[in-house]
Amino acid sequence: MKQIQNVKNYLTEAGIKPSYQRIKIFEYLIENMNHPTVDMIYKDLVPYIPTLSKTTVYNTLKFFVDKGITQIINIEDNETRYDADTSTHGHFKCIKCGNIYDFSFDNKNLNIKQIENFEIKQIHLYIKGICENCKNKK
Amino acid sequence: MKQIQNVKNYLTEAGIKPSYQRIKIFEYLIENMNHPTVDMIYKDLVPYIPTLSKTTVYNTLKFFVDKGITQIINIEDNETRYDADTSTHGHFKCIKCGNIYDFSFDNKNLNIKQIENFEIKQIHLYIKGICENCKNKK
DNA sequence: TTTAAAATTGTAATAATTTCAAATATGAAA
DNA sequence: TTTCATATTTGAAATTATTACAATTTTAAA
Ligand SMILES: [Mn+2]
Ligand SMILES: [Mn+2]
Ligand SMILES: [Zn+2]
Ligand SMILES: [Zn+2]
Repeated sequence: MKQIQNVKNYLTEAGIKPSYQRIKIFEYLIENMNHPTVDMIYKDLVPYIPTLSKTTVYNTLKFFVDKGITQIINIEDNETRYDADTSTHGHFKCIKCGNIYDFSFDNKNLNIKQIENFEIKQIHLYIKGICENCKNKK
Repeated sequence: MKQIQNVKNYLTEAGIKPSYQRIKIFEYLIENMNHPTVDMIYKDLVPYIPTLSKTTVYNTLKFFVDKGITQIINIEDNETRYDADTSTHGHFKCIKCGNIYDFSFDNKNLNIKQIENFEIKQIHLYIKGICENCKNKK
């Protein structure tokens, strides 16, 4: 994903007033590209922002998604994850260690048949299996 | 997906004792390929099986998934859906009408670099957009 | 400084799912 | 066929994720 040099400017350009909480949450997303859940974000940030409310994390992420600077990753039911990289890319979840890996793919040669005349807005490709690390551990 | 002539046999072959509830729930899945939620299944079946418990629907679906005759569809956070077609195929959700369409795709030539040595168990491709029907309604 | 709007917060409400123990059904052995 | 162990189903309670909402705080313009 493209580098973001100044979070404050980046938020402003996206039409988001850069409040302290919003900056911290977005910084968290780009520093922790491991696709965190709301709970992970809240637990990690609240030591630094003692007044932080979990509702603010929910509100802020929803706002980010609406404004197009964050995408939701639904690779597993029970856990909604967030990704500041909104480009079309795939996610691999290792069923052993739980890590989620990004990967790129060509959506040109998917050769999709039945939905040719449909208007595509978002493509999500999720793959589950065993990562190289875990495979070698045996 | 391949035709299932006899649900009782199909369950048995999958290592599932074909109880009344299990047969009805699986029949529902193959008759309603619209990827229903637990709630849809429960609400539609309880008039015919008045003693049915929602816990049974949860238990049974989890069992089906473990035994490999049902897959979970996570195209939207907030709603876990189920699909008796366990073959690798894609799902398109229309953001206007909410319908979910099946489609096929080639997973051979995805050209994935980053996860070449990973062991792939499942591939889920989710696309969101506007279906042909809704596009023409304008 | 005053003031209105925007953002944040905390609590309560809602919804989805899981846990668990009791009740029921099933099927083999006696 | 009765008995008994096991598997399945059930319903209630507990847990977890998320949303609604009103009160408080912050922001920035007048
Ligand atoms: Mn990603
Ligand atoms: Mn399907
Ligand atoms: Zn792993
Ligand atoms: Zn539609």
